[in-house]
Amino acid sequence: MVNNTRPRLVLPAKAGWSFGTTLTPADLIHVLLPLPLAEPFTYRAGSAGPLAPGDIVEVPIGSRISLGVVWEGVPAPLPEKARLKDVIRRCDAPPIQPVLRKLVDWVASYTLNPTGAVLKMCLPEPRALVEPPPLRAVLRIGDAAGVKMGEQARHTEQRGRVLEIAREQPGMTVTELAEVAAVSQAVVRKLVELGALQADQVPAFRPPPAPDWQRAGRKLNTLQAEAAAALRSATEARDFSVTLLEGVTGAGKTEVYYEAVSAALQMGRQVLVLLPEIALTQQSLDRFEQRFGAPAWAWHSEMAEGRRAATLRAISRGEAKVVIGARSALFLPYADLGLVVVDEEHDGSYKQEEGVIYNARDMAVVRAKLEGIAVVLASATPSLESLHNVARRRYAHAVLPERHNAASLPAIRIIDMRKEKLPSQRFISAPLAAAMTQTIAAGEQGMLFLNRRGYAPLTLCGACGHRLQCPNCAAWLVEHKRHGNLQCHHCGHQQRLPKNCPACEAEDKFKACGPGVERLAEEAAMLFPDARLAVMASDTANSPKQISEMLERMERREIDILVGTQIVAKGHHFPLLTLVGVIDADLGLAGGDPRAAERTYQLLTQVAGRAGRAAHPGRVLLQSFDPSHPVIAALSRYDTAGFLAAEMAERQRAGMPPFGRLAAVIVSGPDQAEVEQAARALARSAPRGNGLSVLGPAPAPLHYLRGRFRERLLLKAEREIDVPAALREWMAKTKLPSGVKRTVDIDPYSFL
DNA sequence: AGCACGCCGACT
DNA sequence: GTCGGCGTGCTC
Repeated sequence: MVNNTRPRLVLPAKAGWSFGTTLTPADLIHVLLPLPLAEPFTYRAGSAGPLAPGDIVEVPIGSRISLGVVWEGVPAPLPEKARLKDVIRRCDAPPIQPVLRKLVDWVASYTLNPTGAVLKMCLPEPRALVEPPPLRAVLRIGDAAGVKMGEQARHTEQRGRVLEIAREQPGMTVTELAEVAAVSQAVVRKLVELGALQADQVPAFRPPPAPDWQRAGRKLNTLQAEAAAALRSATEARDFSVTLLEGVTGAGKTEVYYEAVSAALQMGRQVLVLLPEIALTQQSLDRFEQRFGAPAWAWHSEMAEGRRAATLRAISRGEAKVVIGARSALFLPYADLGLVVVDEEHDGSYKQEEGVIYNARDMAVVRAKLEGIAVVLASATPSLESLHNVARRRYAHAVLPERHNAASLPAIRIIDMRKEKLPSQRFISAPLAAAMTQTIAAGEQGMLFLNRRGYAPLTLCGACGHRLQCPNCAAWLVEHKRHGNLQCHHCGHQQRLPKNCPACEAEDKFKACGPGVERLAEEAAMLFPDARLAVMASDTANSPKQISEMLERMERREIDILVGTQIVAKGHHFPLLTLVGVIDADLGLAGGDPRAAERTYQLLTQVAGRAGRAAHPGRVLLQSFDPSHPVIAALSRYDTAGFLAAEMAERQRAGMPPFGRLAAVIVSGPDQAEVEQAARALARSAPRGNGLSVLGPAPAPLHYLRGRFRERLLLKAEREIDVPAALREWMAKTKLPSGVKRTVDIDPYSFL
């Protein structure tokens, strides 16, 4: 026998193997596990029964124990060798409701992912739903204080201070009390041990008071009130509906959809507000609290574990009335969801690009449909998909054409960079520099926008021209002076700037090429020596807290010029910001992505919207190397209608979304030849005709990523086609060699 | 996803 | 001779 010294988890004897037991169908239940498994597994209810679909249970799987959810349906017949095991127990948590179970099945089928992988998104902290909420110990003066102190322990200055503070401010934790009293935690712990302090277990999170739906919001103008009434009645209808709420920056979209939130709260139901980036949550939470007099619950991936668990519990028990969160909040087990708002619905960040690939905006509509509730899609620059759905009368449309407070739209001026004679490696044109100087002199604030992190996107050797590349990806390394290194923005690889060129050994000959925000800030510091500068990018500020700190500094006028990437483009309101300079407005237009024009138009409109609100008129200077490009030309005239019409016509001509459907299949693996061969084999078995065509294979735009070569095929289908079904049929035809993986991206947003 | 099993290189 | 590297495949 093998002498295996490794520790093994031994299951309790009665977790049970079944040998020849007679079972009736009623004893067998199907449990979906949060693992990448396509089908539920079959277990015996055992002593855990009776069990019903939706119940959360604990089951043995392999040598481990996992949570699972009792699922309906008859799964594939058990494999011969499968050994039935017993459910361990039913958990004391609200069952996963039928609507969410249907959503899980639907999303799995639509995205061609294993059902269990989708379930995993509903139970992000498996234990959170099941275990009692976290407690913490808070201290008060204990019974043994006073007399016994003299007998058992000496009275010291530190102890005296701790006791005094504990008497005046009971309810602090050990850590807090030690900090306030400026003593080590050991002092406090010893006092607890002596009985001078008494520890009480209290819930770590007190549930905040419920938002007050009756509180009056800001006074709405006629159009806003009209839109608000429409959203309110859509919410009260208790039926599925989608409303596209469109309005330029500052038109009051938030105040308007708050009326729908108020309606849902009045009905006693829960509300989910989705935001594209966690960066925006803090602002949104503050604003919500101002409006409703109580905080909403935040949900995003950066939350600490304890808070997450408490939030999940509150959501599943219906105690969290309003959740403001990133896309992952969509799959949570709400007890009684009554309304979903998708803010900035056009934003590409709603697309989850890893694991289960889905668009949270689209899945929000699916969930609303299954729930039979209203969904509001809000944007200043709606996606072509949503506008098309309005045109086809599938979505209602509420438009807020005016700027709140009658602040006029900023004037947009294009600077033709082909005519600007800038010295090498300088990026701020003379007109922009002049405008900035003027703005600062007037006591106002400016912004420089460049959608590129770091110092320089390319570093090359001045002697031989060698370009510093990521070892794992077909991408250049980006210098980050702030971190003192070079980074790959695709795989996270980091290294120091080498002393010698890896190709020609030349020493210290590296040259930075092109601008990033860090370099732009350096140039701005030179041009505007008296201005106070700040840089904001996802690597300088990525937690909601850091972001809101930066925004507060801006509001307090501690910053004259904010240099930033797209993180500064979204949703923030700066009353004194009157000049926005866009460096390299054409940046997103290269590369043949069919959505490039739409994305750039949306982003630049958002950026332009930062300039001039409240009483101060703003202006926007767009530096472009291609001023005649339709996107740039339309922006300069605020000709959104014209741009959209042209873009729609082009999409229709090409059969692209929203007129046709797309799915990308990425074949990847460490062996290039094997990957290419597998991709060609996949192409040979591709469906053609009947409204379907397949393009490719071609090297994916990043043909080498994280050590894997990537080939891409694109399935194009007419609108009526069931694309997931076609994909499933296609994928089933070809077996891939081991070492080669395929990933399906349905409705791809970015082609990288 | 974990985790065991399995088959090949450097060491107490 | 064993320890342990991570490729492959299974879990009701």
